[in-house]
Amino acid sequence: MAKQLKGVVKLPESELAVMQLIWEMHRAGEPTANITAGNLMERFPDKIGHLKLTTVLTLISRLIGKKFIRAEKAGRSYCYIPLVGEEEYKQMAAQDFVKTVFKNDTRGLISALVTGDSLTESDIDELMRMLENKAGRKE
Amino acid sequence: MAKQLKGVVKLPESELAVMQLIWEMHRAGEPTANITAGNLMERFPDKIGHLKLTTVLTLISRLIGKKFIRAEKAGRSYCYIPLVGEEEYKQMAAQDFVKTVFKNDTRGLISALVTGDSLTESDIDELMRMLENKAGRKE
DNA sequence: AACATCTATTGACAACTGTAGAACAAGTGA
DNA sequence: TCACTTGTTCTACAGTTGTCAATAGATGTT
Repeated sequence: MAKQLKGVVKLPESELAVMQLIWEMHRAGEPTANITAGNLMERFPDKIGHLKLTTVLTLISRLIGKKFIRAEKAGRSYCYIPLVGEEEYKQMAAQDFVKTVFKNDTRGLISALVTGDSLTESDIDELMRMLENKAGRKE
Repeated sequence: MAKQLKGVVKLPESELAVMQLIWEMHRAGEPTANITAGNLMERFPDKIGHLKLTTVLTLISRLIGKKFIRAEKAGRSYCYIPLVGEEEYKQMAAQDFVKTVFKNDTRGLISALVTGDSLTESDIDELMRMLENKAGRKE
């Protein structure tokens, strides 16, 4: 049986890595035309500098195939425009993760995250405010 | 370049599904000897009932290869014993997820989870207690 | 012993991932 | 115009994952 002809959800790590850079340049308000494969590599050597340009282009073409971005001719080359938003994706991915790994035990996951350290005082404050808010809105 | 010679981290979904059932039977205090492929299928038809026995056995053998479980001769067949704990795994997976998808923005992830609903009043209470505790222990 | 049952091991195969060489297309400076 | 540079597409290939069929091993049954 075929694996999944579904509406595409999770991106494999390497594609996600590239996608994140595209989102990042967009967020940074870069002129759309600047978002080319070469620029991505130049801008984020620490993230994808270890890959060959053709590799990055392969990943990009797979992202296009999955409808995560589209290419637009821009002068001598193409620039890439996100079709799926970063927040939207993260939200989906989080739901998927909590479902498959934590069997929908959202609380368990949050608890694991909190336990696993890495939260600052102000993160904690912020989260408590968020929870209070949520609790309030509920009843 | 090889993908990962690391200390084994993420399991693919199908293997994880089986692993979760093994953990579950253990947690339920089943006699170890009962944890056989056939029993797993019988016990959790909704989870892996759609797979053929050989498929489940393939997944099991991959889990053995990855050192997530070990097989022990038990009468006519084998039973499988977890070598990696469920909590331990979930903790790792959560760390990995927050890192790759949320670029270590733990707060962002928690916030996405909280926003994405599915938390009950008591979950919220519990989490707030947890955070308070965490905050307290910090200073 | 021979058979019916389970269980387990092997081999397979297609789709998906990670990574890249080769070849091609389109400007660019000489 | 022509070689050169840069960006793109094609092809490739090994390793992973999802699923099994075929086959072999072990046990209980007749």
